[in-house]
Amino acid sequence: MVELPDKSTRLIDWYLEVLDAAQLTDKRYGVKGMNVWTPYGFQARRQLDAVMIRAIEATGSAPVEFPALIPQTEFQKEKDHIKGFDAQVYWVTRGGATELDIPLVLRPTSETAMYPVFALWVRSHRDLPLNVYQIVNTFRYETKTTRPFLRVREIHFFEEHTCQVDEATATARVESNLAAFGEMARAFVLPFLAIRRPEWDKFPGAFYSVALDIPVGGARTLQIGSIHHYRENFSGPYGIRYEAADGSQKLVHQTTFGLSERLLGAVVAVHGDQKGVVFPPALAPYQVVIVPIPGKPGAPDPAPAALALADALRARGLRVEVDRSDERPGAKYYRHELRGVPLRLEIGAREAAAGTATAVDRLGTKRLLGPNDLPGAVEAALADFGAALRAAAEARFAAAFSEARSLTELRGSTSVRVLRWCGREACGHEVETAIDGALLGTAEGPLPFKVEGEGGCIACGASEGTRWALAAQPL
RNA sequence: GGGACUGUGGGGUAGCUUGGUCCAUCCUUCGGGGUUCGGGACUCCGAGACGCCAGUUCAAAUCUGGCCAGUCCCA
Repeated sequence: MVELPDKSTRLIDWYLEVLDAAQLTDKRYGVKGMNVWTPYGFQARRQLDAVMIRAIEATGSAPVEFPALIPQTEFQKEKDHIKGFDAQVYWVTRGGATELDIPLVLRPTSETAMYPVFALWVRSHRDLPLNVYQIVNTFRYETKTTRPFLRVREIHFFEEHTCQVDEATATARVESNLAAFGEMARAFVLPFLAIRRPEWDKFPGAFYSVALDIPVGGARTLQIGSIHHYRENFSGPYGIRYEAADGSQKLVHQTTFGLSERLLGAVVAVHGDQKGVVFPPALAPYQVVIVPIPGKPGAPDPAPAALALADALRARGLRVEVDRSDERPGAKYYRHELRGVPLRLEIGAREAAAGTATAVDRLGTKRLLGPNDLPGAVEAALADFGAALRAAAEARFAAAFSEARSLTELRGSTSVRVLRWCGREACGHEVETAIDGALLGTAEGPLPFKVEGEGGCIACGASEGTRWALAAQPL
């Protein structure tokens, strides 16, 4: 019997317990920030990867895989980059008993692994654009408290790296990545905001960084991904240049796009409730669970009908489990709800005889399906669940923001704040002190709600060049 | 990076102050049997732990030190 902590008041406790109870991860491995992918968690991750792969490949990106170890000499070529990661890289300094002449870095991200090779691959404008991605594990020596999926030391990392002919094309790639992420977020049912980070918070080595943030209750936000424009910051040091059509030699402009299993944590945190995880259909390890209900001794066995329906649904491409374990139906309901299964079908003697199924989705909507085109009705019920989940998520998203017009208003914020900012760092830090959090940056797209007028900077009052910005307490 | 706290079966806990009553308590879980099965069943039998390494002592879950792991606060 599982009693989860109250999600609204104890989000982190709730999160840790629900991951454990739903068996999405096993955090008893014994190395800080490194957890075990359980069978159920791995299946969820596989769906996550599938969504990412489909969306990014649709934009003309090709999968590659680079080695995990990077020579110190390559790692150090871009100054800001190494400064940014210096404190959190793992070093490999010995092979057996032999000290290595050139120590190796266990990749915290793969710019410095890929770019020396990109310099070999890119020679002509005809080689461009170069759009490649990989999904690999990367390593960062986190000193803060680690949490499964949200902050780990071994990261399941999606990273796209591209080379473009010029700055404008690279900017267009950033836009294309944003659109691709929009596709992914639709599948995860995660309403998000694209926010251009302030100068002091951009990726080490980037020209600018666009973060993908979601609200997660109160003033808290979670960054679930990022897209960076590097301009020539890396292509210079790594010598990635090409011969243009006019015969001149030019440096490429680069972009990257990074995501991780943090998305899985975000899905759990955003959709989960007091009963446990709620998976959107695209991510659920199994989308439908069929529970046959035996009935009195001597009654007809509903198992054959359940198995036949499972086959019919699988033929339509659905992921289906039939739970024939030796438990009472109620116990099964609780367990599958805890694990976030979108749709449960109950088949007892009545349904088996009538060719129907009683369907209950994870939001509690109950109805009788069939007997006409039962598999089709199941698909429809699953689609309805997805729509209801989206409506609920979008309503919470819309309610997560509020405007702030003065620094004092920021104190004790209970929602993510939207405010006018002049762009100066000093003013930004005043905002951060007031909200006891971070100035996330300026919105890339439309704001999450309608705003009135365009007053001066919240900190200094200047009206010149102010823009809408967001402030929050990042998790 | 600096500080504080914590570590008992798979999970959660009692015991620790004042060493012996502890081959360690209770709930849950797990294995086997029986009766059950439309929202967390009952019953019988069984399994499973003092983070690691040293030290103090006649005697250590309990005291001391180091290490490992975890949590929280500060930079």
